[in-house]
Formats: sequence, structure tokens, C-alpha cells
Amino acid sequence: MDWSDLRIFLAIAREGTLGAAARKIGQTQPTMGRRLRALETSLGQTLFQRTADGLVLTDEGAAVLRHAERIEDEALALERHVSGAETQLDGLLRLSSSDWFGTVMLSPVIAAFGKRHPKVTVELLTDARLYRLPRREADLVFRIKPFSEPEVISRKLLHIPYALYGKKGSKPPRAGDGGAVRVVTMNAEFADMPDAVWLKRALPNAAIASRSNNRQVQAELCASGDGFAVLPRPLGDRDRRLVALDVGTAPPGRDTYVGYHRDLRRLARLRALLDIVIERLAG
Amino acid sequence: MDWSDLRIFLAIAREGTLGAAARKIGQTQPTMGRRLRALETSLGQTLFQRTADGLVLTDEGAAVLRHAERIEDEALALERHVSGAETQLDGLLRLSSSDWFGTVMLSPVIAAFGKRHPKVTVELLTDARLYRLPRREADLVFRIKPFSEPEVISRKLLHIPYALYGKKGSKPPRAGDGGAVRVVTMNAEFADMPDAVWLKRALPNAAIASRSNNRQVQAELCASGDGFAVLPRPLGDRDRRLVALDVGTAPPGRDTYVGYHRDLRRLARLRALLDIVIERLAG
DNA sequence: TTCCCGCCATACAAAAATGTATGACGAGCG
DNA sequence: CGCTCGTCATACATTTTTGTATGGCGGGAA
Repeated sequence: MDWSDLRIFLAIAREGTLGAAARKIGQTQPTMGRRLRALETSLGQTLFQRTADGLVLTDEGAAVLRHAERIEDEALALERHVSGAETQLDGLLRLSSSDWFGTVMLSPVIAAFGKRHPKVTVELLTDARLYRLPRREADLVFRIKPFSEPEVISRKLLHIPYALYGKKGSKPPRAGDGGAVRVVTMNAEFADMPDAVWLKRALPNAAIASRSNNRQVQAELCASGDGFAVLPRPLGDRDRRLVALDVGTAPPGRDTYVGYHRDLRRLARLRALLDIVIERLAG
Repeated sequence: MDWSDLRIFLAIAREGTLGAAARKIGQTQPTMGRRLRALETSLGQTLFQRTADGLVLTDEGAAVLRHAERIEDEALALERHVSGAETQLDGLLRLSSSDWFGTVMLSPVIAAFGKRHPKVTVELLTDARLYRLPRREADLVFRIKPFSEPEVISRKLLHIPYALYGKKGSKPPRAGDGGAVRVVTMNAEFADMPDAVWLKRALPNAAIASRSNNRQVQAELCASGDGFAVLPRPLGDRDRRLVALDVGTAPPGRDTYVGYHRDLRRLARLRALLDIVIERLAG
């Protein structure tokens, strides 16, 4: 695989047609087509469906896109490092977290922080894509995957227990079976999360009623009777319509990590927010 | 910077000479030399010191090496994934909506749909970017912006009223002023939303405590005392810690639209879900 | 039904990249 | 000191890649 072909792939994925990608990149439409075919041949996979309107990513192409975006992030980090670029922020802190974590765990802390430091505006983004620290899209990122980038300063913040929940009054399922019951679980993109894997093992014969990338949606679906769901306890326990169930084993919890770019470690307001986050959540 | 040059760079760094790198990569020594010079020119840095024995990394080169190795790791991960590729989905519907709408409005409907049609798996994505119907990233999209693409079949689903909320027990602000009170509002990207504009007009002297792209985060921040917030009534009214406030005028509501690609209009399960969505929400 | 537009794929020409051959240089050895 | 070897850099030939022109196809509009 020629790594430059991935750049072409990214352009095509983002622009949707060979011609638009060519304009973006400064080459021509036939070249885009040839380079894409070369990449597909090299990988042995079809990455796009060709339509009259342009190219649409296949599932495989979507997976490649995620990798290619990380490669691009790294390439940008390289260029940023080499150029010595720095930016400035003033009065604002941008945080990124998952939706449920932002709502349930971070909002009270941000409110408390706002009392101590009323002149700092906090912007909390729960859009899953906005957490690429090298792009400075967020100053502080909370996530369950450990940070491995050496330019990111990170720490484990806390461990979150998970549990299997059902709608109050529903008949609990039998562990090891799950036949005739339905479950709500992660969407396909996140089907390999440990709690989703546990659910599949604990209730191997359960049917999947719904999937979502949003834990609060899963909680709501569960509370609406759509099916049993594994949820973080801080989320599940606050909904009175749900009850945690004991089926012999408990699903694995998850660690949550917080990270920020090392260049920001002297930013006073980031230090201040991080201090209160650690005080409130890590204690 | 040509990403393929990084591969050449890695080979030179590891092998120590242009000739050895050339043999490793299957090209020639002059090519290695030219490509390395091209990379150094592109980055504006000297990556190797040339010696009689070969090339030795400079400090800058060592830093680039770390980035290049991560890029290589990612490229290898991509290739590993692709070689073990698996695909195929069956009986799936992918929906996309905002986070609060998915949780509060759609989840009960999806649960009801699941009872009528238990063999369809619904995947609800609340990631704001996943709504490009021509790309088939979602089968059904719910959003407040009307669809203008001619290949999308859409309709207005319902009108959602909004209101100003405060934490129960808090002193309501005076319209036209807002001095000495704090508000929670949309992040900068969405600051021109009608309800955010209304809030600024209704309480022009209020300080912005926090911003978020997530309405549920805003609700939680409001309930935690961070500040007053304009929220969709279906969200605000279900939280007993909040109370809707009357400051003389009401914020504007929003219409919500649903759309799907015309190619999917004969997809039975999409029709079935759309039918129940309209039945439950548009009535 | 016909025409037009925008898309991708293909054939051939032009440009760019690579390979071959060789020169310059430095280090080690006799 | 001179010779040999291994290195990198350069000039020119060859190969590969890209650009240009164009054909085929599908969809939308008249």
C-alpha cells in the first residue's frame, strides 16, 4: 500500500467524487480513479461503491477511513511539531466527552467550576468526533480509551462500574441463555466494547432489539421496554424506571481517562478545571 | 509533505545508509537520496547528518521518527484490519438525530417499533455528522434544518416549543436585563440558533456560564445551578429539578424534519418505521 | 423521447520519477 | 603516500505516473 494513496482516499471520501477530490488535491480526475483502484487492488477490498452521483464508502471503506484519519492526524502533528506552530486561547476552555459522561458526570463539575472561576467559559462538546487533541479541537478530552500519544498528557480519572439494567417490573432474564429476551446494545462500530461483549456472552440467545452509539438513548430504550441494556451505573442508577439486575456475573466496568496536549500544561485555567475534575471525580 | 516519503525516511533511519534503505525498499540509492531531500525541503528541516559512514538522525529527525513510526503503526493496523475483513449487515435501519431528540423523542418510538417488528435492528446514531443521505450514512435522518437535496424525500415531522428554564427555587431573571444572572447556551458553532439569539435578546446583560452542543448537558448544567437555559419543552418538562419561566416572551420553537434517500422509499422496514414515527410524533 | 450534464473509465501524449552510470569524497589499510 | 572500498550526489536514459481528450453511462429536464 502506497501511503500517498491514503491521502487520495481521504480526499475522495470527503469530497464524494473523483473530480472534486482532484480539485482539492491539485491533480486530475483520471489520476484519482487510478490511484483509488491501485489502493483497492493493494488492499484487496472495494472501498467505495460507484454511483452515478459519485462514490459512496462501503463498510470496509468506512473502516479504512478511520485508520486513514488517524494517519492524517499523525502527519499533521508531525508538521505542526516541525513548524513550531502555537495558538492562543483566551477565556475559553473546550472539553470533549461522550454524551452520557458529559451530561451525568461533567455538568455538575462544570457548574461547580463556574462558581469558583466565573470568568472562564466552558464549552462542552459531546460530538464523538471532536476529540483530536493535535488539531486543538478540544483542550481537554475525556474518554475510555487510554491515550497513547506521547504528546498528550493523560491520566486515568476514575473507574466506572457497569450493570445490566431492565425496566422495573420486567421479568429478569436467565444468565447463559437470554432466549426470548431482547437487548439494546452498542451500534456495530462499537460492538467490540467489553460490556457489549459481556452482554453477548451473558445472554447469548437474546435478540438485538436496537443499537445506538448513545448511552442515554440506550437507557431510554431500556426504560421504554425495548430490551435489557448494560449501562454505566452512574447513568442507570439515576433513572427510577430502571433496575439493576443480578444474573450471576457483572459486566466489566470501564476506566475513564482525561488527556490534554502537553503544550497546554501551563494554561492556568486548564490546570484549574483539571484540578476540580480530579477532586470531584477521582476522589 | 508526501506521506510516501515518510516510508523512505523510516527505511533510511533504520538501515543507516541510502543503499541499504534502497535494497530494503526495492528502489535505488539515488532515489532514496532524492526522496529524502524532497522530504527535508518540504518540512524545512535537516533530518540526517550525512557522514562518510551513512546518515545519522538529527534531533529533529528523531522527533520525526516518532511520528513516522506511529503513522506506520496505523498503516499496519489498517492492513491487518482489511486482511481480516468482514462485512455484511442484514435487517438493519440506521437512524440519525440529535442527542436529546434521540433520547427523549425517538427512543420510545423505537421501542414501540421493536414490539411490532422484532426482527429489525435499529441503530440510532446521535453523532451530528452522520446525516449525509446520498452517502448512505443513515437511512433516516431527523433534523431541524429542512432538507433541500432533490434526491431526498422529506417532510416536516413536528413543531417543538422551547422555553426558558431555571433551577427550581432560583430567583427568576428580569426580562430585558439579565444582569447578575448567568446562562447556559449553545457552543459558538451554533450561537446563531433562533433560541440562542432569543436568549441573548431577552437577557442581554447575562453572563455566559457555559456552552455546549448537547441539550442534555445544558439541561443538566441548568439543573446544577450553572445558569438559566432555553430548552426544548419535551426535554425541560421531564426534569423535575427544572421549572419553565415566564419572562414576558417565549423563545421561538423549532420545526423538526425527517428525510431519507429516494432509493430507499421501497424499503419495507424503513416505511414501517417511518409510519410509526409519524403516528407517534406527528399526530 | 431527446438532449444535456456530470460522473467514471480509457487511450494516447506529456511530464515526472526512477534507474543506470559515473564522479567526488572520506576512511581505512598496506 | 597511494590504493581500495563504501558512501552520497549528479547527468542522462528509461520507465512510470499524470494530464488531456474523449467515450460510455445514468439521471434529470424540456
